[in-house]
Amino acid sequence: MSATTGAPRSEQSILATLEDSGDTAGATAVRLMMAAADAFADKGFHATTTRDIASRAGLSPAGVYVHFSSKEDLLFQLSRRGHQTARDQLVEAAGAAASPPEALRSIIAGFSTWHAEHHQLGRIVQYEFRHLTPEHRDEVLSLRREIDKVVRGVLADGVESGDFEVDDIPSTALALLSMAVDVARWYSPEIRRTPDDIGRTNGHLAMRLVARR
Amino acid sequence: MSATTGAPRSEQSILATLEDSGDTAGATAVRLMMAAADAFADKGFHATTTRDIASRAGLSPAGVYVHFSSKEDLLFQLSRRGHQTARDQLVEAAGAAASPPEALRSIIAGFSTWHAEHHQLGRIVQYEFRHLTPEHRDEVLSLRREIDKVVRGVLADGVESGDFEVDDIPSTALALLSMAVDVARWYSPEIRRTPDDIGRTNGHLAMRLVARR
DNA sequence: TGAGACTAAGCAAGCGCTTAGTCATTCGTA
DNA sequence: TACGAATGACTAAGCGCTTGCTTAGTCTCA
Repeated sequence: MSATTGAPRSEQSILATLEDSGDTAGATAVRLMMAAADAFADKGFHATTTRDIASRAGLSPAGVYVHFSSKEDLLFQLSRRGHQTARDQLVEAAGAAASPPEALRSIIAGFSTWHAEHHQLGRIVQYEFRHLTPEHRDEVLSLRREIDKVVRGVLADGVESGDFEVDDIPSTALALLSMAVDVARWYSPEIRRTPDDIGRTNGHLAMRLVARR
Repeated sequence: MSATTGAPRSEQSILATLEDSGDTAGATAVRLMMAAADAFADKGFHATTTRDIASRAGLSPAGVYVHFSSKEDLLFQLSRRGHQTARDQLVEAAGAAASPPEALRSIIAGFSTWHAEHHQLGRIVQYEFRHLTPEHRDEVLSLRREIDKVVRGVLADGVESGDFEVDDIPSTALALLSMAVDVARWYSPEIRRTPDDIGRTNGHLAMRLVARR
C-alpha cells in the first residue's frame, strides 16, 4: 500500500474502527469523541466546555459522564487513539517499503498527509498534550517515542546501505518529523494544496535532505 | 552580525527593549508581560487565570487592569512583540548576508535559534494565536506574512543566481519555516543541544534541502 | 492638592461535575 | 407466554467553586 494514495478517511472512521486496546466504544461514545475533537481542535481544551461537547453530540450536559469519567478522560482517549493510528500508519509504511529511500519517502509522505487529513486530531495530539494528567501524559509519550524510533531506524538503515548521508541521525529525524507534524498547524481544508500534494512534496523534500549526492 | 552567535537575550530584554510602535511599556507592565508569557507558555491562555498572572508579577488581581485592558490584551501585546522581534531578526539576517546561500543559512539558523531561546514566546505566538480577537489576529497575521515573504525572497534569489534548485518555492519556504517554528514545540532548556547547536544544524539542513548539486 | 499606582472586597456569569429520577429495553422466572 | 425486576442510557436541576473584571477607596509622591 502506498502511503500517499487512498481516499481520505473521515474522523468518524478513524475513531470508530479503533476498537483495539480492549475497549470498544459505542456509537454515542464515538459521537462524543467526534464532538470533543471538533471542539478541542477549534477552541482548545480549556476553552471548550462540557456543555459545548454535549450539545454538539446532541446530549444534555450530564450525558457526557455516562461514557467518560471527565473532560480530561475524553482528551486522553482522543490523544491515545490519535497517536496509535499515526504510529500504526508509520510502521506499516516503513515495513512495506522495498528500500530505505522508498521507506523514508513513504513514511514522511504518509505522516504529512495524515497530519493534513486529520489536522484536528493532529492539533489535539500535539498541542493539547500538556493538559493531560501526568500518568496519561506518560502513556502518550511512550507512543510518541515509538514514532521517533521508526524514523531514526529508517535513517540508520539508509546510512548503512549507503543511500543516505546523515551527520546526526536524531537531529535529522526531528527535523523531518517537524516538517510533517507542523502541517497540522498550518493546514486548512480551504487551501489549494491537497493532503496528497503535501505528502508528495514533503516526501520529495525529505529525500533531498538525506540522499547521497 | 551573525545570526547564530551572540549571548542569549533574556525574555526580559526582548520585552523591555521593544519600545517601538509608539508605546513604551513601564517596568510594571514589562513584569506583567513576563509573568503572562511564563504562564501562557506553561499552561496555555485559557488555563491561565488573571490571578495567576498578577501573583507572579507580585500584584493583586486588580493590578493587572491598571496596565492592560483585558487578559486578551496581554496576549495580543505579547504576540505582536514576539512576531516583531522574530521578523526584525530575520530581515536583518537576510540583509546582512553576502549571497543567497549565506542568507538562507543565516535566516534559518537564526530563526531556529530564536525559537529555542524564546521557546515560551514562540509557543504563545504559534499556538495561542487563535485566542486573539479577529482584529488582533489580522494584525498579527500580517506580520506573519512578512516573515513568509522574506524566506520566499531568499529562495527566489538563490534560484535566479543558480545556487538553488527549488521545484516549488512556497511549499519549500513553508517546510523550512516548519523546521524552525517547530523547535518551540519540542525545545526544553534541559536537553543536550544548545539553541546555537540547533540553529547550526537546521541551517545546514536547509542548505541540503535547496542547494544545487 | 491632585494624579497615578495599587488593593480589598466582591459581583455576575460560567465552570466541571453530581444527584435524583424517568424511560425504554432486557432478563429471570413461572 | 406473561410479567415484575433489573439494567443502562439519558435528563432536569442544581451545587460549590472559580472565573474575568469592576468598584470604591488608600497610599505615595510630585
